[in-house]
Amino acid sequence: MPRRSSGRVTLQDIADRVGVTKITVSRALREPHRVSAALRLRIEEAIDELGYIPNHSAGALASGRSHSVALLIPSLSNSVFSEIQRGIEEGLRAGGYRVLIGHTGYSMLEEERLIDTYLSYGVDALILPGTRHTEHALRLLERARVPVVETLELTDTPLDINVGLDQHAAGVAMTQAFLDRGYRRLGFLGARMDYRAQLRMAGWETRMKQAGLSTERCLTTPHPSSYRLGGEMLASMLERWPDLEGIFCGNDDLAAGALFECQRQRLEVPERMALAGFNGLDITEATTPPLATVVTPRRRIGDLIAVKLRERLAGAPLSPYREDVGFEVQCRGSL
Amino acid sequence: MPRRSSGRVTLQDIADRVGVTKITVSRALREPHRVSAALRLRIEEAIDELGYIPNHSAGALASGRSHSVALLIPSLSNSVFSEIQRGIEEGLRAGGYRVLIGHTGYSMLEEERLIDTYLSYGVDALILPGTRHTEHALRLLERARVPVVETLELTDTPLDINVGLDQHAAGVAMTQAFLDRGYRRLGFLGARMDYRAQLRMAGWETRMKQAGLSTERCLTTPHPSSYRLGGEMLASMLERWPDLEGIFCGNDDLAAGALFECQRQRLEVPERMALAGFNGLDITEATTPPLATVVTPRRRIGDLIAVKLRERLAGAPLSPYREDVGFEVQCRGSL
DNA sequence: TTTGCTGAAGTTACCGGTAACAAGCGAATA
DNA sequence: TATTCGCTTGTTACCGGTAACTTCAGCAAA
Repeated sequence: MPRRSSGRVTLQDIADRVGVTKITVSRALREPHRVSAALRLRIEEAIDELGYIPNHSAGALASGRSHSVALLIPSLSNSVFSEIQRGIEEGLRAGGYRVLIGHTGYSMLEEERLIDTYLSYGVDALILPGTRHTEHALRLLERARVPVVETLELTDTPLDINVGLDQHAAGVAMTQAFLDRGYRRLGFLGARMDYRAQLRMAGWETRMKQAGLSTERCLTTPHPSSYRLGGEMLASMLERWPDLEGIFCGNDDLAAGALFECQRQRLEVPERMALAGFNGLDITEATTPPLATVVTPRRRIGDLIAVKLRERLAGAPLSPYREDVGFEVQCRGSL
Repeated sequence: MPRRSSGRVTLQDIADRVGVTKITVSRALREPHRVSAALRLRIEEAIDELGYIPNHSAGALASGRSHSVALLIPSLSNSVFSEIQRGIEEGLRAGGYRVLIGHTGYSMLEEERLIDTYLSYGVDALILPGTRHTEHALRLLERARVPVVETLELTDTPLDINVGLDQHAAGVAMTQAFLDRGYRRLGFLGARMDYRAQLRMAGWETRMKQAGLSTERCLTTPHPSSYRLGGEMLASMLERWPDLEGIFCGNDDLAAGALFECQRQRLEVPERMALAGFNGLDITEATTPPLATVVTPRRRIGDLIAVKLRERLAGAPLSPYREDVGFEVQCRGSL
């Protein structure tokens, strides 16, 4: 009776049962073709019978590879990330990798903590939202010598792999759509105001100034975005600037909330008030009228990340890679 | 030069630097009070200087504890789960545990796979959505001898800890609210139709039959729920049963989609069509009119799970525990 | 002075796998 | 017939920590 064994079934138990050594059982699991068919069968039977579950920690420790990848996302309640996540997960699962999800709550400090945690889990790669990280996080990443993906935004100086879109340009493009339709007294509504939201707003400002229009009709809050907030903020703006003709909302939640508030106040959309959101969530197609928005190719981002990461994990050289997946302005009924 | 070392900084490196053995460094990290203050300080300096990151696999292997808990959720895009998740995460983090998230896509088979995976990761506990599991999953859980939480639903035969609410009773209660307001020709709209959705629908049927009313006005689909689907399904129902007075939707997404469709068709809500959803998501308060719904105490579920789990992990005996967190019918403007 | 105790650090063995190399053996080749 | 090759299985050492027990110094009590 060993002193400290956990009582669980181990490779050795299987090996004893079959009458081989544990390395052979290990092979039967990882490289089946290297074990004779008959033996493999007996091993599989024993595994089934005894209910063996591999100890991932032991395997990771011995091999130095964990076959898992960490995906950090800013928010679990924001469905923007779920499609990206799906693409990544499906793409990586096919390569035998598991995806571990962590959520940063839009905090760089929490991101840093998670990077630390997941590096100690020995993940084979890290996928991070955004391109800005704390000093300490950068040091951790550098030392870890592990593939890193930065996504959602674009940067000229990617750490490694960068797949995203130009948030500023998207802000400009949506503003352009307003201008094309003759709207002039435009406002901007933003919540949370993480770096990407700031870029979108900057895009709006840029285009407005370029057109010689005022950018004073602008309201932002550090609070998380929500439908309710969109409504409340629209109401505040209308009180302060009753002459508003249209509002570009930093994301779809706010835009939908704003639409609901317009309905409450019986303001015709888009005749009395034009609205647009950002991201192209499901809800923008469903409302009455449907909401104008900037559709981001989130599924494609996820797929691309998976492909690139698998290349890197399979041994492709570590040369920085940057891909702009673009965006699409869709005007729909609210603009 | 060792043959296979990973090149990363290890406890031994720190120990060498400070001039002690690695067990002392290990203690300085896990049980600081057992190491003299002066030495502790030097160790901390060395850790900082060399950039040591503990190897979680090695620790888990040696100690048999991973300090992590797996949380399986059916869907990442459904914000129903994000509040539960938040409660669990905050509650467990305080106890030094990390939460690993897996998503089942409402599939019992995928749940089984994830249970297997996370057991091989050596999680100290598992949190599962629902109370129904595959045979194989049950065997895995039994053998693992690890605390298990089943949530969202209630069961008379919990595996271990069960925190949830009576979905059938909630369906009955919402139906009752329709009846109280004089609606009689009621329909039910359901998507995905996982087990909990079925229970809610059964609640509707039960109450309707009890009142001697027809349950034929019922439309369900196995597809995932979405706003768009809610609108489409409402349109189908209206075509087939133009005399409909109200619809109980199996969840808030469908209800919101149905509301948008009513707006499109210029049907007054609730005068011409009463609507209700389920869960009490943010959006139900924001729409015009706000949507009636059954509010489920999701944050409380998460908090409770964390509390109970920490007790169990701290050594509380394994006696089955069951807690009904209840629900609240809120009628709001759409009913 | 001796004994016992306490706190701090060390020794040893072990967790459960995998890498790298070695060995055995029958079939194919020279 | 001897050599080589390929396939299968085994041996050994090691991954990076932690549990449990041991040692040792310093000090209080006897």
